[in-house]
Amino acid sequence: MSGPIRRSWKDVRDHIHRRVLDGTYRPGDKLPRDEDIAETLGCARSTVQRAMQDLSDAGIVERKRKGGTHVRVDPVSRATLDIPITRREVEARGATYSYHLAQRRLAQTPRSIVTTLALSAPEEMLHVQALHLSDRRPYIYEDRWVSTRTAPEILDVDLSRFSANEWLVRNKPYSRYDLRLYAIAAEAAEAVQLDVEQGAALLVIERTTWIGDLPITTVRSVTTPGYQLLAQNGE
Amino acid sequence: MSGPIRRSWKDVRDHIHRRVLDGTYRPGDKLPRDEDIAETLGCARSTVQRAMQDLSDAGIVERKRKGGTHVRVDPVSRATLDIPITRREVEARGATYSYHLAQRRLAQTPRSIVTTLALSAPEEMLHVQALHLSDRRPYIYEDRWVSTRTAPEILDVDLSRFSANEWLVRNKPYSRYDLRLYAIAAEAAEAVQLDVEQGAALLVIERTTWIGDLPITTVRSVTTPGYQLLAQNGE
DNA sequence: CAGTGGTCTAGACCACGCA
DNA sequence: GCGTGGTCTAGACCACTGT
Repeated sequence: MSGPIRRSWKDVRDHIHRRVLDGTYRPGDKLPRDEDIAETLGCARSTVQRAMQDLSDAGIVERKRKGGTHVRVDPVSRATLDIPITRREVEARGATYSYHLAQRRLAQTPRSIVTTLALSAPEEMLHVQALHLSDRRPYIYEDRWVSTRTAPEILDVDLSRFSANEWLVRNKPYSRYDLRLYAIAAEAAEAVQLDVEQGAALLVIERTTWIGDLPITTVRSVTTPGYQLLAQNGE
Repeated sequence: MSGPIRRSWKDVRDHIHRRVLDGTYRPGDKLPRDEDIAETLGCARSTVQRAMQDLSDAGIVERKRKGGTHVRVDPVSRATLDIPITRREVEARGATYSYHLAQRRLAQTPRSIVTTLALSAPEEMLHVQALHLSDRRPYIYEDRWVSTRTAPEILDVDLSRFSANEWLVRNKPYSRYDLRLYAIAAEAAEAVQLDVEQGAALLVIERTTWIGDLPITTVRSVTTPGYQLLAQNGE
């Protein structure tokens, strides 16, 4: 009669997913309780739980205690982006990586940074500007502010040799981050640093990290023309 | 003596994570077997398994059967991007969404699309160009190819009223996708469609989906100046 | 072949959040 | 309060993969 008994959590996941896609469950609909699904499919509740966890992570359903499981009203396409350390990224392509520190000084955070970091008032932080190069050609220009309250050790790091990012990634865990991607036309200063024409279209990656409520760092990375961010998923 | 006994999988995860961050376990190091960690921390193996799953998803460690668990050599920053349906995105901001179909015709795929979709040879597909508007102003211009072999039903959809994306997201599940983000300077055609100056810096989102080995669609969405993609995570 | 992670089960208790 | 998802446990077996 019915197909083979669903056993693995991936089977269960696919089974439910198919029902969502074929309209058995429509956006906003409530799904049966995990326990009922488990009984229907002949598996343990924890297997259904594992499947649901995946569907929830993938943005297919939303789960709430007491509220039950609902098909998400807004289907979203969820993509996972890996943002590697620039040095690794360059080296992985077989190119030679180099790095040039353009500026390093303590300064009051301008208003834009106060907003980005959700500070209550301007404060003194370490302002770093640096250029990453691939085969001696400009690759990414980064403009960074590091909180000397949250990460005072950064003051002892030799930033003329190692990028702040590399030190931070290895030594400062963060509990929350914020990523922002957009395009800009190169302004005079950026054009000079990256050796591109003024007005060139450049991809910008802005990244801010916090540990708890304490800001760690915010960085605006301006990439060179042709730079692409890739994400792949599935199968 | 020692701190409170680690109980929840998040505690276990944070415990291991801290050891990676403080250098107890260095990049490339092998971690103890799940069972040993479980015994050390006084919890069940499945709790360690759950914690490890999270660390693995986050790109902190790599796990292999028989090979054990190792700290990843390349720390990566992993971000999850949600790409909503454009209509929802516009409406969520309280703006009025509208949509204009600029072109819809069957055509042979050009070489670039053959490459993107990993086809063995050019074939006839549905080529759609459309403009999404927010409060009657251009918002995103999309150039899309849809496989009529994989999704023949698309030919019966009234694309002058609904965007192909919306129909596809709701009706064509995909098993694999590919995402590409970059910046371009607006060329003449795009500048006219989006009502921006030629050469303006625009963020492009390219997305391709497959079901198994069959290509479903590939779309190049050119956004208007100021458009940002956001990702947040943590806490 | 053997070691390690991956999954399943059955049952228990917890915690959130709606009524 | 009480229903539902979230987590934990102890044990069993499976499935990769390195040796």
